[in-house]
Amino acid sequence: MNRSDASQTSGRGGRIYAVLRQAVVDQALPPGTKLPEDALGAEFGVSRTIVRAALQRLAADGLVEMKTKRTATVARPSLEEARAVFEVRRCLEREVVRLVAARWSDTLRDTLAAHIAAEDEAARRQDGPATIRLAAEFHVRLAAMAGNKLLERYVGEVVSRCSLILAVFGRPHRSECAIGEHRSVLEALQRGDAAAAIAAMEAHVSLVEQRGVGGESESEADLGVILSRYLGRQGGDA
Amino acid sequence: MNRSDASQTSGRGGRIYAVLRQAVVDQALPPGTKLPEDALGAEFGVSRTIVRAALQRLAADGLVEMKTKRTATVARPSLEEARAVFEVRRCLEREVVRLVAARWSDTLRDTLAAHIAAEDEAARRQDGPATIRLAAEFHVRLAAMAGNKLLERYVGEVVSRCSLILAVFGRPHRSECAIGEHRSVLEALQRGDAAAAIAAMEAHVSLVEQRGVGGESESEADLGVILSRYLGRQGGDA
DNA sequence: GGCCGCAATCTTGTATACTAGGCTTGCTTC
DNA sequence: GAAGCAAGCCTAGTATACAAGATTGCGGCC
Repeated sequence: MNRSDASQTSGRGGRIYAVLRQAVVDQALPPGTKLPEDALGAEFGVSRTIVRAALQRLAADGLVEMKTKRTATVARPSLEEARAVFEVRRCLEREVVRLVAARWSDTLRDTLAAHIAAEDEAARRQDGPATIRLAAEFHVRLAAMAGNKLLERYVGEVVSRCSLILAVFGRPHRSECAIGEHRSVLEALQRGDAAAAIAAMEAHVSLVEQRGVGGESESEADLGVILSRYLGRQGGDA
Repeated sequence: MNRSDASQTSGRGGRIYAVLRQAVVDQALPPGTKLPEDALGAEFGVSRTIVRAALQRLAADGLVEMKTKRTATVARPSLEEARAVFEVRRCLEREVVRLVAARWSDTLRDTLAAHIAAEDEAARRQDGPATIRLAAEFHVRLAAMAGNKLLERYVGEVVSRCSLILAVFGRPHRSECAIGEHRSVLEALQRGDAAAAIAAMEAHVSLVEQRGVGGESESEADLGVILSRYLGRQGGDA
């Protein structure tokens, strides 16, 4: 229980880490955005020491790029990285479903069903950001149900990185996770059909990947997206 | 290629990280060993700032425990953590073998064969530490062949943690990785039998787990090992 | 008119100083 | 004699100071 709580290293640093991470995942901070230590420190009312630690953790998560003597930026995953992340994600989520299926219970079902209901609700409200956030959370919640802290951490990491990847390659904030696909997983689990649940999850992750990284060839996609992004919004401080 | 190089954050810090990590993996620093920032800084000729960053990275890897206001120590994984790590490891290594099988080539075969030969050689020399290190390296090397940086990083992480786990629960420095099991994987790959290769790897990892965490009940094993270790060596600076 | 080089400025990398909080140890009291 | 408590020492948490390297804009040169 302490390794996963490493998220909070120590009060303030953990807060910055959490805020920044959420901002990146929510695409409030687009890839390439500079993250100067001074500015962030001023923003949060702490010294660079703290900010630095948070940035290092984000860099370890693959959400931020830190090259030596260069201002940290929100990471801009390459297509190769994107594929790698999805590959690992498929592998991990398969395992998650396998484990959850093995310890399935009504409590789990209720929790998951409630979550999917919340997703539905957000979608009906047309609340884009909430929909995205809940969709990502679905996977993390499910991972938590597997009862394996490390697996949970890894899933959290890849899910976050997927958000970033979709920010680079995907259409901005499309309904990346079709809620129906989540429900399919739930239903298969409820039927006690582990194989079907695994298949459903695998299909779902692959669909997310296709929706995000699918149709475009690498370099032009990369360049095109970058340019369109730079045209859309340039500097913008918080 | 930059995320995995995050290992070297910046020259000096990376060095300390690497040295400490290797020391932990080699069981030169037994679990529970205190790692005071001052002392390490003096040892390496850097300030606490650098040491701190290295320790934080090690903590993120699960090799070091850092509770607030408390001296960092080499982690002492619980049995629960141990099981979690092995579970994830099985899952990841399965994927590794699957991917390597798909891109198998004579070059890969030669590299792997050479590595196993080196393992043999070390075993014949009765060089315990080298045997252990090469055994762990086998898995990391194989992971590198999968062509997925993230997967490689995760495998490196779980393999390191396994070393630590064996330090706590296993007999000290037994031949944890039977070289024959490595060879079985290689042979299955060479036959082009992906399923067999996966099965061989899975069996291998499970055997490592059993050899390490298998027979004993948690608390007594824990305590016994700790005591024997403390009797063997107490403080000892490097 | 465009390109190259230089300088000013901004940021990071690292050490260190200071603060606050644990741990130890020795004393006191029951 | 043992248990509880208190004071001092030690160590981590954080801010800050300073040095070195990058970035950028300007001016001179071709």
